[in-house]
Amino acid sequence: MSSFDEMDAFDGASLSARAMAARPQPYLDGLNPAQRAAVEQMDGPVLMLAGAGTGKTKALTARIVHLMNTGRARPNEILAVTFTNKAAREMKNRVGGMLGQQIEGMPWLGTFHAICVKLLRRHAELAGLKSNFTILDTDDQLRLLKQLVSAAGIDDKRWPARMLAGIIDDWKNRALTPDKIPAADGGAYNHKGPELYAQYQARLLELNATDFGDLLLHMVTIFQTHGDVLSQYQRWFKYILVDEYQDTNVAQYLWLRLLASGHKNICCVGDDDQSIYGWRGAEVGNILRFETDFPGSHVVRLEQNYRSTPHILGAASGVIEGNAGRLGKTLWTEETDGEKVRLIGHWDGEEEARWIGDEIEASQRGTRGMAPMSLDHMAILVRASHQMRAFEDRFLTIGLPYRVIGGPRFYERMEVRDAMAYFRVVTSLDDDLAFERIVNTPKRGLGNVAQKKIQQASKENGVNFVEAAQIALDRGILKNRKLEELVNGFVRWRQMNRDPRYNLTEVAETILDESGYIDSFFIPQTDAEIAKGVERKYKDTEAGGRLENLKELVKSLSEEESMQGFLERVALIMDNNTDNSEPKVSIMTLHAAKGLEFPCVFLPGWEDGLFPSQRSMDESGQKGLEEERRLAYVGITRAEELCTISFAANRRVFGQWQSSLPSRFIDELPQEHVDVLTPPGLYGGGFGAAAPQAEVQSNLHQAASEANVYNSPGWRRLQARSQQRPVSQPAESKNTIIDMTAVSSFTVGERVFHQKFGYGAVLEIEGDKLEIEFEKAGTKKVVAKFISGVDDIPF
DNA sequence: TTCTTACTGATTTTT
DNA sequence: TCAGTAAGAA
Repeated sequence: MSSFDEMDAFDGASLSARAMAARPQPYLDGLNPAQRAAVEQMDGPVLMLAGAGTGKTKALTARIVHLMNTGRARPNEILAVTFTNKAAREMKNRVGGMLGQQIEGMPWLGTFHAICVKLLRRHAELAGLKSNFTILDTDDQLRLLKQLVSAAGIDDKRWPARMLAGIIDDWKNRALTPDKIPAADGGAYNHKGPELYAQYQARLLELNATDFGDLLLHMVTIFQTHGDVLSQYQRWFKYILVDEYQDTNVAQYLWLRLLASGHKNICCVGDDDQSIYGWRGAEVGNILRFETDFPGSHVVRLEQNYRSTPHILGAASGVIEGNAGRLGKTLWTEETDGEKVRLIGHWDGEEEARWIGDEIEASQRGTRGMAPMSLDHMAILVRASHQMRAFEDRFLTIGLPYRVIGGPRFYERMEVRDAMAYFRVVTSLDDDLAFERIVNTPKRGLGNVAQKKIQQASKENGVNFVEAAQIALDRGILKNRKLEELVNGFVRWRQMNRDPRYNLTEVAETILDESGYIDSFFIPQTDAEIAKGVERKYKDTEAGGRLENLKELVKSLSEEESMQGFLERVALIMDNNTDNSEPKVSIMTLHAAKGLEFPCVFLPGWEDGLFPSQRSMDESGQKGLEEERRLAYVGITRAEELCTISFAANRRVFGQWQSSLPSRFIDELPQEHVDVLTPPGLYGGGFGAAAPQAEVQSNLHQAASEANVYNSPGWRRLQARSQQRPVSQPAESKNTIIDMTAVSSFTVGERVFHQKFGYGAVLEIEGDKLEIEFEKAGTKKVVAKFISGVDDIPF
């Protein structure tokens, strides 16, 4: 395409552009000079280097509005990509808000994956697919790979399928199709990796299916091999915007570069210092190379921070300066006040959790002249999810409401996936993977042997598994009443699904009920019990929650147009709805915290080996360490007002006591921004001269006296800096007070249920605290508030 | 086929 | 420690 075409196209729009330019531009008013520059530099490549808390979403949305408002592009000619649905949604809302009216929407604002699905459905045949292809979840993917691995006669024990899945994923992230695997990777997975990858891809095409990686990979391949298709989109997308550019992998990078290579109007927003997904294929190099990749680009730095106090910024900057090869930014703020970052060492992990719990309760009440702070404004950010446990245990016992962010997502839960597999077969009988998943769920007495027979019948007759099962039953190859019922069920449910007299909720309820899936969560009853109307009992502690999730799933169907549309949408949306019923402290990993902010942040577990993670350093060396350091930077910059870093000298790791040294990142915190707090147990306020440290610690704990943190150079450095200021120690923590006035509604011996620990019997009652012997979790003391009698568990 | 018991091995996870 | 799996028993 010649540049004249471009000119013509632009000339055609210029009249309206001039008219549009006269429109008011209130969205520019609230921008600082840097943000404004990023918005107004519309032509050519722009790299917006946006430090933490510098208002990049604001600038990004203003840019979109500006493009439309000046008539440069219509909403459907702007391609705006994000990584998460959440970010996409927020951007959509903010653009709508800025425009003041709801325009026809932006069809091409979404995640990489959502946009690729849309494109791939249009051009599926170019990838050997039909446009109604299904998107496999990770379970399906793994099941498929396991079949291939065992067919290849590989010992799944030495070479787990999970590992192969990881390798293939990695190749896809690097935009490598099976024919392009470099020789250096040939040895992967016992030299069978490339071959199995090819088989896997072939099998996916047979199934008319893709996995997540394919969505991008197929589109990159199509763009590379079909110039006509590519140029069509190059012309259509007049402007491209990319959020979190530092997190793009090779495939995404290629995809973007192909689309932008025509007009080169691409604006990438990101922060090299916040690149924390290298292990998932993200290439910091993409953002570092931007100016070389896109010659003539404008680089705009957003450095004014609107989030944190100067001390917090100073501490974060001090740490990140340890990294080499940064693009370099200096965050600053107009704020002048604020507390220093607090640093405290603890004896062990439990003490750390106890101390943080106490601090949270104190802040909630309001201490040291500070106003009371809502629990919603506090967060604990950990390196690895197993660290959450100590906090959950502690908060459960003191009755502090918390929420865990991240963790297993709603649509990844076993029961939700099972239910969806039923729905998938109902929508498409050809979905063999879905059928395979639920054919013996609930148990129908169909083991390996029976399933092999169905597969064989399928192959011989060239039909899907459902039909194959029917054939096998007809010919007496298989004898199984329950399988008959299932096959007949699918016929019935499909009719029901097509019948306009039924709504989706009814269809879904019928499927889950008639398939026996719901029943499988209850203990089977005898006829006599049913006759007497005895209430059904849950099979295990999880059953209640699982049924609750299914109810939620069915409910969400009521807003859907069709079952197919629902499945389509859900495959790409893996959101977790967090409940906001009451204020709660948030607990999450540092990774999950990216993009969030809280007035008060706790960063526990800053010990070498844990953070920075030993494994990360072993596997990726200097690169790994730098990514860990960026993680530290992300953590600190989440805090608005108060940031508390802590570490423990001893920690139970896999059941063994282990001592460790304070994180090397602690030494990188600039002294002038840090207050070193003295742990209450060690030098307790008012004890006078502290006892010799070695003695104190051996009194506290004997187990780990050999490797003594308190004699370590790291600790001594800390002491030298310490101002020995007494810790704000809450006068009393809740757990020591027993409210004897509270009349317990429970009786000793009563069977009760607890969200986390499951079923148990009350041993003792002390006011509002109960000592309970749990069937699975042992004996624990828990606040009565978290306990319910077995009969009033909500279904 | 399915339930039980012994063993192993263990970050981070936007879609 | 504990969850998730793999081989044995009913």
